[in-house]
Amino acid sequence: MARKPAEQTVHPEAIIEAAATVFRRKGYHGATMAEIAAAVNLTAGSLYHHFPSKQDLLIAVLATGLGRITREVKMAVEAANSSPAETLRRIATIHIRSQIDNANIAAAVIFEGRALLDVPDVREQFVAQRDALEALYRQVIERGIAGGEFRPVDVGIFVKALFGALNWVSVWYRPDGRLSGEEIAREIADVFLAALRCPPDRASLGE
Amino acid sequence: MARKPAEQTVHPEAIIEAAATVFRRKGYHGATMAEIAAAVNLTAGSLYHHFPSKQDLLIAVLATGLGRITREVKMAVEAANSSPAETLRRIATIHIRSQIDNANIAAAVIFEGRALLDVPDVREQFVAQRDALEALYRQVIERGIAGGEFRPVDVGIFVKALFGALNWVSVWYRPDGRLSGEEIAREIADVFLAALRCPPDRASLGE
DNA sequence: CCTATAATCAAATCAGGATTTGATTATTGT
DNA sequence: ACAATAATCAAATCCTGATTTGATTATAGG
Repeated sequence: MARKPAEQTVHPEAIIEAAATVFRRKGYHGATMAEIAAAVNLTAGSLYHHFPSKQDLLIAVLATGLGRITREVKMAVEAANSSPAETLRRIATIHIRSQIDNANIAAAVIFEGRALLDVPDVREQFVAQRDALEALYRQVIERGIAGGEFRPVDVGIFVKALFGALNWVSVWYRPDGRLSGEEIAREIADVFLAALRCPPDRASLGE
Repeated sequence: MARKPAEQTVHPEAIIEAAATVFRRKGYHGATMAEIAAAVNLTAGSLYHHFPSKQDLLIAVLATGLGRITREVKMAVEAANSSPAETLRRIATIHIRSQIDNANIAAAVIFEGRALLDVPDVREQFVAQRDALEALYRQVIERGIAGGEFRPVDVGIFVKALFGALNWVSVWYRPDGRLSGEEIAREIADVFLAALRCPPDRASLGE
């Protein structure tokens, strides 16, 4: 009962996915190496042949998640020979699809990033990449405002609100839910695009 | 060096706040009783005179947070002799103010709720209260749609998006930030109210 | 076939941390 | 002032879980 035949060797990606799954359910500190290992049919000790530590496992999960979505969004923004509105709708859809297709890893990015707050090195890296993603959105909004297609909103706040709504999807989405990922993406995109086209209803501020 | 004079006895609220602070920084599993205790000048063992276990401490934190915000929002909804738009703006503002004034507890509600997923009893309670809060929002939106004041959105998705944006505030808000809580609340409320008044920009769905 | 390397496992290490225990001191009501 | 009660602390328990260690077996290259 030693090494499995080549067919069954575990790929790093499988371990990362397994780790993300356990992290999501238990949180970083609550997750055990044994549990992660079991998810890929290994023992705890064997994991150390693939990753040097639990912390590195988390780092890999976060890097994978942020890298994936940033790459996809970036591509869409740069390929954009389309209007800001179309671009925004497209990247929001990509964002949500990514959240849904990689729900475990996405949730880890959102919830477990802070577990690295004490490792300055890694934190910088993480925060930088997160900001880079945010900057992509910011850029699209600003382009739209400059071109007069969007009303002038507070870009900082707007993007935070948008991120909140998008990221939250990975928290509540269920594959067997009422709506498909595409439908969800459309509804949410509708909300934010409408907000960018219409003047605020300051009347509701009260008498 | 035994009991402190009455002046200095710790109130449960102080412990709850301290626990929330540590939970926020380290996560439930990452937090130690010693650390929480130290935050109120106690030793780990002494905490057990106030709360029977770490888990009960978390339960108290969550109950406090959810209870507070639900109470406030509920009051605003029921007192509403005002339009749905005004009501929505008001409760969103209350929600954000609550997130900001109780950032530690609010963050715990958002991030640590899942640590109780395995205690069925408590989970039901928690989920029920969370749903109750969501229902309040839902109710206001539905009223607005019925009255023709809002366009017909998918209420389920809309509320999730709104919650995502509102809850996210406790993640990124910094007291020394560029905008005040009121300004943030107004901007975010503007976004969602605009979305409820304006038809979606389906043109941006592409050619 | 033989050797180096990669992957595994079971079992040991070792530390940290929740919870208990037993003793001690304030406070309060009488 | 006395007894009961509340709050504390320091030190002991005890378990869990990350990481190490040593041995074992498969695979790949020569």
